[in-house]
Amino acid sequence: MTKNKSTEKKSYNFFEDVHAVAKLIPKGRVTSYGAIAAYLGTKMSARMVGWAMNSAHGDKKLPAHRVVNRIGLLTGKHHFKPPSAMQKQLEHEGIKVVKDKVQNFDKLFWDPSKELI
DNA sequence: GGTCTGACCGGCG
DNA sequence: ACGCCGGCCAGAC
Repeated sequence: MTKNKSTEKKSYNFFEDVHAVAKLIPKGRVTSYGAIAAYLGTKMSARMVGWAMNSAHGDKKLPAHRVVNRIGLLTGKHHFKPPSAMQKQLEHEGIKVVKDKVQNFDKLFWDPSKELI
C-alpha cells in the first residue's frame, strides 16, 4: 500500500462524465438518459443520470433540455425554472415538440456510444 | 448509521 | 394493449 486510496472517490467521476456527455450533445439533437447511462457503463441505472443533472442544475452549459427519456418525453421539464423553457429551448434548436414530446425522436436521437468513441 | 427518494428502463401479468 | 413492479447507484435527512 504505497499509497492510500481511501481518499479517492470515483463517484465524482460519474457526475462529471454525465455533465461532459451532456455538453457534447450536438445542437439540434436529443438523447436519452439510458443512452448516457449505457455510455458510462451503468445502463441499468439511468436514474442516476437524471439525478446527476439535478446536481448540475446550476450549470447553464448543461443542455439538460436536450436530454429526455427513451420515448422522447420531456420528463425533466418540471425541473426547469419555467418548465416551458425546456420546450422553448428545443424548438429554438429546431426540434419540434408537441405535448411535451419530441417529434422525430428516433431521427434526432444522438447516441454517445455511437457518435462518440 | 440507516432509510428514502430520484429528471429511468425493462420485464411480466 | 395496458398497468404494475422491481432493479440499480448515489446523495440527502
